Amino acid sequence: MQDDINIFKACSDQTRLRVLFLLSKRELCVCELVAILDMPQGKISRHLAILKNAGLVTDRRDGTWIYYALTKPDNSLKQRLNTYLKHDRDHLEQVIEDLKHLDKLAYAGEICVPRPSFPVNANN
Amino acid sequence: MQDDINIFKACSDQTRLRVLFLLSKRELCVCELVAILDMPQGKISRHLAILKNAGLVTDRRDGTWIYYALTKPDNSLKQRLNTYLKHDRDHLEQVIEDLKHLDKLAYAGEICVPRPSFPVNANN
DNA sequence: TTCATATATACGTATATTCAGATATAAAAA
DNA sequence: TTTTTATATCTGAATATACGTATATATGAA
Repeated sequence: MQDDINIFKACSDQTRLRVLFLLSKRELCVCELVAILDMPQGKISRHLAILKNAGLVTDRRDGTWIYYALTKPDNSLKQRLNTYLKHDRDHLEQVIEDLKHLDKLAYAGEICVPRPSFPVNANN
Repeated sequence: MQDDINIFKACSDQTRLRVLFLLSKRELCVCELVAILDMPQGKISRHLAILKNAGLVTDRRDGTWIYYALTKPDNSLKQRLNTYLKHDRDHLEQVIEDLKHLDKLAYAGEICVPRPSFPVNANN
């Protein structure tokens, strides 16, 4: 039960919910999230740590970059949450805005230092 | 988006989540919740007000009693939340306990002052 | 009206959460 | 090694949340 509460808590913050909606499209590194959400890096990192602690996201390091992605849902609540993210992201004004921003970045590739392995979207 | 955040916030508290799971079975008056959860009445009322404010429950008065019930879900998130409540209530230890307690009360009918219209479960 | 029961709310306090800003760590480049 | 870039974490202040206790309101009965 406490696990579920932690998941609900993790979703109870606008910044974290926006992050989750963005990650429902594809994995993103911290600097991309910082650019899209236009927030201090420390703030994004803190929220990502909370999401990770709740088991909603995982991270993987690729050189200097650390990419965050939604975890594969391993229980009922996470499963339903992911479905919600994919379904409702096209209906919430703020999320639509963020996703537009994400698309622009994906094509320009001007976040951080561009490099060969820079993710050019296998969007979801 | 703020509506969704309020829903997540409402679910982020153990007491409120337990109330939601109980209400997923059938509507309950405050005194029944007080008896099942064994908490001060003021505390239950406060949490019910938060759930109501988030649009997750409605209340109806029947004499002195006020019955709370889950609202009919009018959006994607509430729909998924209700499904979660019905599905996971049989898998969470604490909830299983609470539901056992609810069944006992339902048959004994000894909460508050028993009366003809005392709800003898059309359980869900 | 007065009393008893059911429910809601206000108040003060303790705890938790969030934030900005500063600092620390880690990897890659020079 | 030194520098730069990306990320994580710490600190203190501001805000939000939850709780117990006390009180207020509403209904029905006497």
